[in-house]
Formats: sequence, C-alpha cells, structure tokens
Amino acid sequence: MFFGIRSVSSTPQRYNFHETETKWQKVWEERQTFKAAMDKARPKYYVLEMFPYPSGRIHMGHVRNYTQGDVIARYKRARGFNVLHPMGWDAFGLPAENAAMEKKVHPKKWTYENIATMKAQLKSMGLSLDWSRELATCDPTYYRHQQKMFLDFWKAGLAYRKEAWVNWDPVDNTVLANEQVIEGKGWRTGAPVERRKLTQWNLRITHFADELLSRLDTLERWPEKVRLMQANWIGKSRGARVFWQLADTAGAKKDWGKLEIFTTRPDTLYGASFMALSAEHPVVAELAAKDPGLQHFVAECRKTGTAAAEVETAEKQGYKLPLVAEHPLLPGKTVPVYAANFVLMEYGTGAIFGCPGHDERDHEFATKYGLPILQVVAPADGSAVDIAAAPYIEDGVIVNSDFLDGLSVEDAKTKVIARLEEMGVGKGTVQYRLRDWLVSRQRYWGCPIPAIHCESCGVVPVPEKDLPVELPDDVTFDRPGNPLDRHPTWKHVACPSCGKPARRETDTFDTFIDSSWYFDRFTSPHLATAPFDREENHYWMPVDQYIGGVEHAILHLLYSRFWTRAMREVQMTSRDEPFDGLFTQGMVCHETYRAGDGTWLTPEEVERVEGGRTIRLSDRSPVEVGRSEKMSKSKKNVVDPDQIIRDYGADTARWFMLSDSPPERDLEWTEAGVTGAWRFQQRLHRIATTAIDGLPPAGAAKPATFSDAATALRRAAHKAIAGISTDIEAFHFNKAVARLYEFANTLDQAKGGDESAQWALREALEIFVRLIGPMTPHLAEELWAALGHKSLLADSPWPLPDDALLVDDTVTVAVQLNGKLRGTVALAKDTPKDQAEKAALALPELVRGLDGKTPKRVIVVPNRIVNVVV
RNA sequence: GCCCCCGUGGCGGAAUUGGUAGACGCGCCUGACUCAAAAUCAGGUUUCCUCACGGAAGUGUUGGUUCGAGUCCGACCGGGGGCACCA
Repeated sequence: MFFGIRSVSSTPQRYNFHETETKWQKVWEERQTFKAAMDKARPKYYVLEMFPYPSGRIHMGHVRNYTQGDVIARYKRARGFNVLHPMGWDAFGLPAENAAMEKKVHPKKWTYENIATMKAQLKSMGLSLDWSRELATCDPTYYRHQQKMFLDFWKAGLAYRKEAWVNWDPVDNTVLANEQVIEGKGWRTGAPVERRKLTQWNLRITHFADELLSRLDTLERWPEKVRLMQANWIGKSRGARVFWQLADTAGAKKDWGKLEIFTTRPDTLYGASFMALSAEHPVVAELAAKDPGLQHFVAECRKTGTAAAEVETAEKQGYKLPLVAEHPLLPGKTVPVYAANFVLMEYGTGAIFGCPGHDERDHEFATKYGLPILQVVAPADGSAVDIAAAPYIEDGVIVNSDFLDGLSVEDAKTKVIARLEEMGVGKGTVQYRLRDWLVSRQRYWGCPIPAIHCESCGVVPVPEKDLPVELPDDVTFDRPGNPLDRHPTWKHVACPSCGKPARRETDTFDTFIDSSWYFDRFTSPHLATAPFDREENHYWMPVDQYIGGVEHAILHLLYSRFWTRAMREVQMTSRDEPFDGLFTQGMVCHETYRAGDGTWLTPEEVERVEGGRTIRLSDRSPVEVGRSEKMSKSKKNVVDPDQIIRDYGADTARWFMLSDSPPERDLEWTEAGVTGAWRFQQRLHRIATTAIDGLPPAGAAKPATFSDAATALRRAAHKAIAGISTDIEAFHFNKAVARLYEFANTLDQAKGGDESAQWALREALEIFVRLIGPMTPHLAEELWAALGHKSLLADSPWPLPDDALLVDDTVTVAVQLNGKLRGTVALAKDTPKDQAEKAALALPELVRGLDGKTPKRVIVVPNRIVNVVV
C-alpha cells in the first residue's frame, strides 16, 4: 500500500517536518548541545548502542536500536544526568575485502565512504549523539592501543600461540573462533567449516571461565535469557579425572603410561566396559603410524568433522586398539581400548571410559561392538530396569560397586572422588565447555598482530616504540588468500631482538577484539598516549545502559567481559564488568513478496489493491504474500530508512519504531503503521498550535483555584508524567506511546474556559511537549519554541508530577456476585470496608442477582472490588 | 534429545503483578464536510442471543488451587530461540 506515500506529497502540509527537522539539527549541532564532558559534581549516565559496521547504508534495525537509545539518552539528560552518548564505527571486517575484490575499490576507501554516508543518515535521525567522540576501529590511532594491550596480555600470559585443530572457513579463507561456527558452518559464509591443524594466536578466556560464569548472577540489569545463554556457553561441569594404566596387547612392550580421562559420572566407574579415545588423541596418532587401518579410520573421522547434520546421522564408530586399560579400582580387571569417532579431543582429556549401562552414547557403542553392559545404578524405589535394552540415566542407588553400594548418585560421586585421590589414581575437577578465543585471521582488513617471527629468537613482540604496526595501503585483491602475506616488502623486517632478517606476523586480529573495548575508548577518544585516561574512564564507565541485538549474546558480550578482565589483570583498570545494564531489542520484520516466477519482490514493487489482493506494479500480475520475516536483502523485504525519513520525517520514523511493539520483541514494519504515525505528528502539531492562541504567557502566575474541568486536565497531565516516566525507565516505550495518545486525546478535547482552564491548558501543553521530547525531539523542540520558550527543550528538565494530582477522590469499585461482575459503584477513595460493603449490597444489579438469597460472605478489597458470595 | 521464552479481538498489543479482560494504535463500519474523492471531524467495533433493555460465553487445550485466575500449579497442543556425540 503506497497510498500513504503518495498522499504525503499531494497534501498541503501544515507541519513542514523537513524544514523543522533540519533547523533543529543545525541548532543542536551549532550549540554543541550533546557534547559530553566529565563533571564530577554531577551523576553520569553512559548510554551506548552497539556501534554499526559501515556496510554502506543504515537499515531499519539501526533505526530501531538508535531510537531506543536516544529516548533513554534524552530522558536521562532531562533528568539531570551528565549523559555520554557516543557513536563510532566497527570498521574492520571482510565485507570491505569482498568489495575490493568485486568492485576494485580499496577497503579503506570503501569503508570511509560508507562511514560518510551512514553518518549523514544517522544525523538525519536527530540523535542526541556526541559526534566529537566519533571513532573508527580501522584508524591506526585506535588500533595502536589495541596492539599495545595485546602485548601486555602476551607478557601476562593471557595471549599465546598454540598448534591445534581449528575451524577453517573455505569461503573467507580464514580460521574462525568456536563462537563463530554455527551448526558446523561459518557464521558469515554459511560454508561448512573444515578442520585444519594450524599454529594460531589465542587469548586465554578460559582463565576467567569461573568468574565469567559466577559474575553473571550479579548482572541484574541484563536479560535473563542472555545470562542463561552465556552460562550454557561456558558450560561448567563437575567431575573427575581418572588415570588408567595402559597395557600393550600387541607385545610391543612399550610402556604407554597412564591414560587420563574425564568423567562427570565417577560414581559409575564400576560399570566401565571400555575406553574410548579421540581419533586425534596422541596415543592414537602414535599407534596409527604403524597401522594403515587405523590411519584410514582417523582420516574418516576427520572427514565427518563437525558438520551438525552429519554428526546427527553419523553412526558410532570405533577402532579397536592393541591396548587394554587396567581398572583403577579393580586390580586385575582390564577393559578394551578403542579409538572412537564420537570423542572430542577439545573437551576434557580427549578420552573417556564407557559405561553403557548409564549413558546413551556408550550404550549405543557397546551394543554395536558386543561389549558387556553392567548395571551399577538402580531406581531408588527398587523397580527393575532392562539395562540391555536402554541405559538407565535417572537418579538412583548405586549397586554392584563395592564400597559405593547403597549410596545415592551424589554421595557416591563425592566418596569415589575421595578414594581416587587417596589412591593417587584420580582427582575431582571442574571442566568447562568454553575454549580459548582463537584470534588469528588470515585477512588483510583487520588490526595487524604486533609480532615478529625470527629463525633464531622465535616469536618476538614488536617493540612498543614501533607501534602501531600499520597496514600497508598498496595491496592487491586479484587472488584469493591474504594480501598481507604476499605483499612484496611489508612482512620483511629485522628481528627486534637479534637484528637478523625476520618476518612479520601476517595474520590480523579477529574484529571482535576491536569491539571488545571501544566503549572504553569513548571515554577519552583522542588520547594518544594510552587507550584511555584513567580518571575519565573511571568517571564514565561502566556503560549504564547498553542496547543491541540479542545475536551478540555470546560473541561480543562475552569477549567484552573477558577483555575488561584482561585489562584488570594488567592493572589498566580495577573494573570487572563493562556493562551494567543491557537491553536486547527485537528485529524489524516485513512481509515478503513473491512474483509468479518465484522471484522475491521489494515492497516498492507491489501494491495492495481492492479486494485484498496484492499485485506487482509493473505488470499487474498477482503476487504471493509470504509471512513476515526479518528484513534482509536476500528476501528483498527491506524498507530504506532514508526514504522514510525523506517522505515522513525522522520523528515519524522514530515514533513508529517506539509504538505498538514492545522493544524486546520483533517489530512488524507496515506502511499503514507509518502513515498512522505520520498522521499523529500532524495531529499533534495541529492540536498544539491551535491551542497556543489565547494561552496565558509562559510563566504566568498559577491561579489559586481551578475549575473542575481544569483540575481534570491537570490530573491527566500529571498522571501522564508519572506513567511515562515509569514506562521509559522500564523500557516500555510502547506503553509510553499509548499514554501519550491518551493524553493527546484529552488535550484535543480540552475546551477553553475560565482563566484557570487556560492556565491548566498551558501547563498540560508544556508537559506534553516535554514528554514527547525524547521520542519526537524535532517536533517537541518546535512546539517548545512556539510556546514562547527561548531556551532549548533539549536543555530543559523533565517535568515532575504533583503527587496530590495523582490520586483520585473517587474510585470505581467493581461489584461481583460469586466472582462475576454485576456492576460498579463510585465510592470516595479509601471508603471503609463496611461502608463499601453496604454500598455494594445496595446495587440494584446485585440485588437482582441475589434473588433474595442471603450473602454467605463478602470480600472487600478497598478501592478495588467487593465480591459477594452466596 | 536437553534448556529457555511465548500463545489475549481482523491485526500490533494493554491489563496497577491474584481483583471491572481487550487500554492505546492499526484496520473496518456508520455519519458529517465535499459535485466527488483524499484529508479531517463525530460515533461504533471480542463473540453469540435480543428491536432494545439486558443476558451468556470468552485470554491455545485440559484439570487444579482460590471468594476471585490472562496472571499461580500439573498435563497436553502449537510457535520461537539457544545448545547439542561436551563424557
């Protein structure tokens, strides 16, 4: 439906939003209204929205995110806080390199042009941002500090190189962190990741695993959902490491030493019937050297890799090794040892003991290979279970387990761990699912890793005086692979330690490092000598309110929490957590359209016609309307913010973003909704400007008494203040909008009357204008000036409600008969129970319902309800 | 498979946290203005019965707790999200 857009251009506008919006944006900019400066005498408030990747143009998701943040920023400002509300650019990343390959534009040029475009777009939204603090992570003045911090972390043992099996994205030609592999596929490319053994840089996030987990409980202003996701990701499990002596059955006489396994069920040790090692386990590798069959098996395991679909369908496979393991608690008892495709080298010790009686996976494996299935846990109620048919996973009592018999599972765990430790064959441990953060990327457009490889000195840090290690500009993108690596001169340097020819590290950092501390940099964005000034940082941090998409629940938010701790470890800060409050906003969705030939159509290419049908504008052919989905280029269901702002104005776009849908839920973008929001802006302007004629001047003396109508209006106004303040604080913007509609309706109905009514009308209008200020700042500023104010609304305080006007003298009390509503009675507020009861019993509708019966009981809830029970 | 969240009119969603279900907006219907339309304004809009007054039912289904349940508890159905051979 595009009637709306057409009607805008064909209707004479009484409120010229375009002119008004540019006017006020200019005023705010000229007066540096939103420039933030440290002021220890005032309480600070740091509002931050996740900074955008400069992809080219802003999308509706940005509009929603930044509108929400701006409401909070402007509101807190009006409440007297010294607000910091900055904006910057997450400017490194692969799309710039892809653009370089496809469009032959240098990544730097492409990025900065995009930044210019998007900055202009954001400015047209009228956001209360301090642009003087703008930063871009691709700027050497930014990333030099990042390189320095990395060197500090390296020195402190928080950064290290390790050879390991890593996830390789074959499309982007780079390795990925575990967090960036979703269902076995690269998070950006969707290509199945391959496994490669490479030496890569890692950050020791696992060092803080326990703290990152336990501190989640204290993040009270974080969504429960995000905390839960992080807790699951960290994945703490208690268990034991148990050492099994390996013995050779092939007669090689080699002493294989003890095999260390991890288990969360040491209570089931007596049910062990096999051992299983990862195909990548060193013992397997050693045996494979002389066993082609095992080599083949290992290769097969590697092939199945991590792709989720394959994992699900893949059968448990084992390869019997020429080894046995001696049971640590049963002298003389041995179990066979297998290499198995389901054991992960990355988790625990890469080796397990199999207890088929009480583990789903082990049961499947044992059944396949004809291994014994022993029962060591029985249901507490004494009922029998068929352990051969299915494993028994539930809680119960331990049986067939020597000194553990009769104990509960929990008690048995404690007791067996104590015994293992006593015997020196095991120990209780805590295991985390979280792995260290792999940060090397084989890409050009990222922050260079400040390290040098020297044949004689090994890996040497770049001396601080040589920072920043800057990216060279003259690179080529004509071939796949890392342009830094094939640059003719860049990587050739002298070793800082011995001076001999050496080679620069050509990998760059994962761009999630860039975004792990930008919020700190915003506190002193221009400081050259350090990432931030301690005093400034201490004043502004932590971020009081962070707002962004839930898709960053693990990646960005967990990394940032880690980075803050790493900085603490090297004494850069004493803070533990970067974000005090977090809000995750929902996505912006739109209907999808498909032409007869199946191709996707943009909303601009279709029109809804009479009879509810939808047709393609070009040839009037019918269009299939699909369900509403997140706006995406691939489905073409996108609406350009620029166009909306041009046709309807920023205030309308903002208002619509805040209306109807709760901010944490997905929002359905509809053309009808936008025109509705636009009409309301027009209506507001009309209501206000017509009312302003004949009002007493600003600051006129308050009348001693008010007419009933005037008091009613004042009540509505002051209730609006109270309600909307609460709503904004609670992020219930849709409710605040609803209240503003109600208040606008009241205002529209308010007729001129005596002097007190005129005074009340001015009061109400001024309150109204201040209340819409955070949401539609341009219109509000315009009306504020029209009301005769010389100062800016943006500099004006939030109105405070008069408590006396918030309570009503009379209340409507519902009268129920057996819990069913029969009618209502108007009573004075706080009418005593007995009088309320009397009034209710006199209600004709109740008397009729009673039909002569005597009430058995009467429940009176003061000011609420009277329930008569018969 | 495991964990979490959500099911309220034609639609988006309210409901002071156990106390008048459907605020507010969209859409739709009727009327006014208009030659007509758009815009605007006034009124209506959960469903069923009734000319009306009024009444009955009603928050995914079902059972329970309670004077009283959209709200609390149990089971089920449906939708969404996270994790997933993690030992």
